[in-house]
Amino acid sequence: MSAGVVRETVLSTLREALNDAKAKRELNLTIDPPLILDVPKKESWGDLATTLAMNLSSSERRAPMEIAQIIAKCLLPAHGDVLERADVAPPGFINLTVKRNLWFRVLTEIEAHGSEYGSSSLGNGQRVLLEFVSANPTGPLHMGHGRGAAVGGALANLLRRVGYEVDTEFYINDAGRQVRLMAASVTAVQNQTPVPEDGYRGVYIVDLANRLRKTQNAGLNVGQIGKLACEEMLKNINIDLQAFGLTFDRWFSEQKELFDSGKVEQALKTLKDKGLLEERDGALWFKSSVFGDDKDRVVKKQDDEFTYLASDIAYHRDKLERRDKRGRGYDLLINIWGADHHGYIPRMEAAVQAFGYPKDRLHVVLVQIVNLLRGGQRITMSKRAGEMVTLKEVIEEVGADAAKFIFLTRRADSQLDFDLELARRQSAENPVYYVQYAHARVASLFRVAAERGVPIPSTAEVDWSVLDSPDDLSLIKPLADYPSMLEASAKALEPHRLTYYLQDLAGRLHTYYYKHRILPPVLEGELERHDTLKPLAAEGDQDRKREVLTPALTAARLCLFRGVQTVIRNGLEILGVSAPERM
RNA sequence: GCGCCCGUAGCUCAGUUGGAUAGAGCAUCAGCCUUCUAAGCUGGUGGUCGCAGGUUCGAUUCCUGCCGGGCGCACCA
Repeated sequence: MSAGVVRETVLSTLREALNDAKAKRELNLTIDPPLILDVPKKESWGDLATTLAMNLSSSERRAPMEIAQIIAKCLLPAHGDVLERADVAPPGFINLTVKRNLWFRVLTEIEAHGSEYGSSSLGNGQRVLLEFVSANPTGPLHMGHGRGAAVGGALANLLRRVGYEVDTEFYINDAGRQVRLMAASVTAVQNQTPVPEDGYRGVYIVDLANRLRKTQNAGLNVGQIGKLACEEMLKNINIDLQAFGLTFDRWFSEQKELFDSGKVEQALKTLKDKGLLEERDGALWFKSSVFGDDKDRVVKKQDDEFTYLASDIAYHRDKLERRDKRGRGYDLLINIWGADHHGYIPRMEAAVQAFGYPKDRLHVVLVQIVNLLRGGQRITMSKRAGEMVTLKEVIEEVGADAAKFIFLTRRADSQLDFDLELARRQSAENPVYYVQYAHARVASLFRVAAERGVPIPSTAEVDWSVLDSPDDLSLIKPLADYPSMLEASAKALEPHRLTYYLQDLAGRLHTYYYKHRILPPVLEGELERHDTLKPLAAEGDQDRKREVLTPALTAARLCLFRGVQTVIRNGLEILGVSAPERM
């Protein structure tokens, strides 16, 4: 049931209808067409739609409308328990209206699977290494890292949910120039000498210098000081990440696991053996242009130092190479990078291919910059002067939930305006609370139900026939769509789709809640008063038939709300956002 | 100059891999608390999907060329 009960059921019905049509020789069906069910743009057209007939028209050499008629004809009679109607609309759509009873099975499904609802086997247990944040240990995490962290965390949860085996990893860039620079900066502060021109500044360096005070005059060399400084910075980074609700499965040290282990040398040797390494102008070049990169890239400089690319080549090889070759054997690599690194992708893909893997074993998700605002005013940041708004400060001001959710309100690849004042505001303008409030509202409803002694039913004892309004279906349909939405979102590596989905679902719940009463009133006559007091401008019919709230209706609506609550909770969990019981 | 990303309502952005009469939030205007939580709901206004071609039954989506914005083009990371 990876795409959800309704879709799976309709799909198999559709499949049978096609077989039927083929058996009766009404269609040739020389090829297996992919069966895709869309949600029609207009609700009145039906519940699900397929463009199958239009896609078949060229291979069948017939008009789409004719094919649609044939399929619709085969679809209906034999499967009256699944479909209510199968309509054909020009230029060849087949609109399907599902039997009402089928929808309610979604609620049974949700009840049965609970926090697992939405899971699927799309990933087939493939092992994924998701590498993200990977901030240089030379400074605190800032907003950009926060966005990467939010996207990465959500992506990890999302991929796990649809059947991938995911390991998350923080790559520690602890070898090379910038670490030496940090050591020099720290030492300079300690000795009250000027910080090097391109060194690091800011309060955190002073702070770091003080914490490392005991190392002063201890006769340590630059490398040792750098190592200690890195460790300190990583400690802080880890604390910030934990405050953000994120833990990594592994922290991978460039120095230790790539250089000290000799894997950089080995990787380069392999490239050399394959003739993909070349000495030119006193430097060593990786012939990445063989695999479509613009030009070749230096891996070892004239001064005998390795470039960043050298260790990155070794790193990606280590992730991909099977265990019997001393690698880790991941099926799929996903890296989350700042968008300003996009020019780096072709050479990384070249590296992957150089070791004999197809380039689609590596996916790079680019995350655009975050513009920090306060009340609509841009907050300017200068990295040079060390004036950065840190992730830590933002979490302290707006909370991890709001920060994460807002980071995920746009696709990763587009720039994001993050308004601190808006993020802190606890109102409708803040989408986090909008969604969380829907969850809390249902929780509250169940609390009140318990207090009043209203029985909490399970789906097995509910008479669904009382849920006979369009409003019921407008709440159930998105629940049925949840699994396929997750799959699509995972396939595209786009967790923001889930954010949009949740906002829509929460909105539907709020609407329903205002339109319909769930629990019986405490006082005699309260319900009548309630109804007369609420003009329904939307419907425009003041003489709308007053609902009679029977115990059966209460039971059914409670189950419906329980289903919505479960899906909101499951979705928020993937985003890494809490689902509060009360607000 | 070359490469990548983007251009959709006043603003910020979605748009289910090419489908039907293009959506949401904010802003704005007009309403709704004697309620199971107003952190909420209802309605209105608002569009040449940057422009011009092309591909086909059909294009916001794919291709080409312009215009406009962002980023990258290191023996930096």
